[in-house]
Amino acid sequence: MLDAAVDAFAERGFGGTSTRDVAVRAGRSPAAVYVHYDSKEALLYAISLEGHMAALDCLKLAYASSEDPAARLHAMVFAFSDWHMENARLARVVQYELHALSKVHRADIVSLRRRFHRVMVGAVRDGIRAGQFQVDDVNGTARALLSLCIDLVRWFDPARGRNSRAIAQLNADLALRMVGDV
Amino acid sequence: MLDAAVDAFAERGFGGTSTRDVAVRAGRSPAAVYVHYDSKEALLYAISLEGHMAALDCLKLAYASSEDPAARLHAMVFAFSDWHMENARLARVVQYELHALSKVHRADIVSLRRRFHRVMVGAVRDGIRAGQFQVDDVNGTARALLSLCIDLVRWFDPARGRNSRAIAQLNADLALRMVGDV
DNA sequence: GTCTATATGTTGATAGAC
DNA sequence: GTCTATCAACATATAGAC
Repeated sequence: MLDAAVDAFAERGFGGTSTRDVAVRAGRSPAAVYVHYDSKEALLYAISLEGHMAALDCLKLAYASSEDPAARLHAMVFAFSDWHMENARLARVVQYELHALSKVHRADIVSLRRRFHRVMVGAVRDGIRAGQFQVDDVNGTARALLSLCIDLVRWFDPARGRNSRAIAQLNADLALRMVGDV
Repeated sequence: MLDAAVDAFAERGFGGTSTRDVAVRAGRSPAAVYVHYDSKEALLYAISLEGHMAALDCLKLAYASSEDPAARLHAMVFAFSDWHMENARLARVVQYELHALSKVHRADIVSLRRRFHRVMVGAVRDGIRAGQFQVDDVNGTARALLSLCIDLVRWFDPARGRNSRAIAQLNADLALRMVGDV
């Protein structure tokens, strides 16, 4: 059911998807949605929460994968780019459907999202402290690094068989240039 | 009426917006929408077409603003970033609601979109030819440069009064690093 | 061109049988 | 938990008066 909703929301947007679309994709009756979820919005919240936690885990894991600032940042941008391509439909819902959440649920998710920024800022600061990165605007640069990864969900289509490894590799290489890695 | 639709689509998405929402925002009756547009989708197409042409003009103008590859690329990324912030709501509809267009209209817009890529590829090649840029993957790098600008529409909110000039400046500076400007 | 009124289908969500 | 059946509200779009 969750999978069906992810597919539908990613394809048509939350507003463009009916609970019937979701149910039909899951091979169930329209009423079956409401056995597990109180509302269409609750379904989106469940997806958004799961997706954000998975993406955050991915980013943190990459952060912890190395002690060297350059290798660390490279790993983070590679992994985060890769996650957005390997989980393209989920990632799209995660990144584009925040507006459809209730006020309370949105606040929850927004606070989760701040952590992505904090982790990336940490990685950039590590490199500056080690004398390896040359960055003036730490917050802005961290934002740009995340943008590079996140924007993949706008156009990347797994069905078109593009080489996601090569794209992740390029993004990671560009990231090191962006921080003035020396 | 177009303005009202841009606001509504940007805020709730195409699927999440009713023609009544649009009409009410424009201070008209629900039927008034159909005097000028055949359908809700035709309204989106008009917005999308106008938005894409304006954005493309902006990018081409910046391309023509300088002969020096570095200054040219800097101007392009600055202008394109700035456009996405100064026209945040329109830009959001332009970038996120392609999926809601009819097959024919979408094909129209997609062919327009290829031009953005071509212009950016041209700018990168100019710098390589002049010996100023060091880039292996021209297509991928051009894609990443556009990503940096486009992803602004996901989070930038004009109402929050952030310094859009500083953000455009940072993006432009990062762009020169990404192409290995020497 | 604008409106009111309305046709016709779809929507989110519920009731109650099995 | 799943279904069928259904409700009340809402959707897109049209008709016809002014």
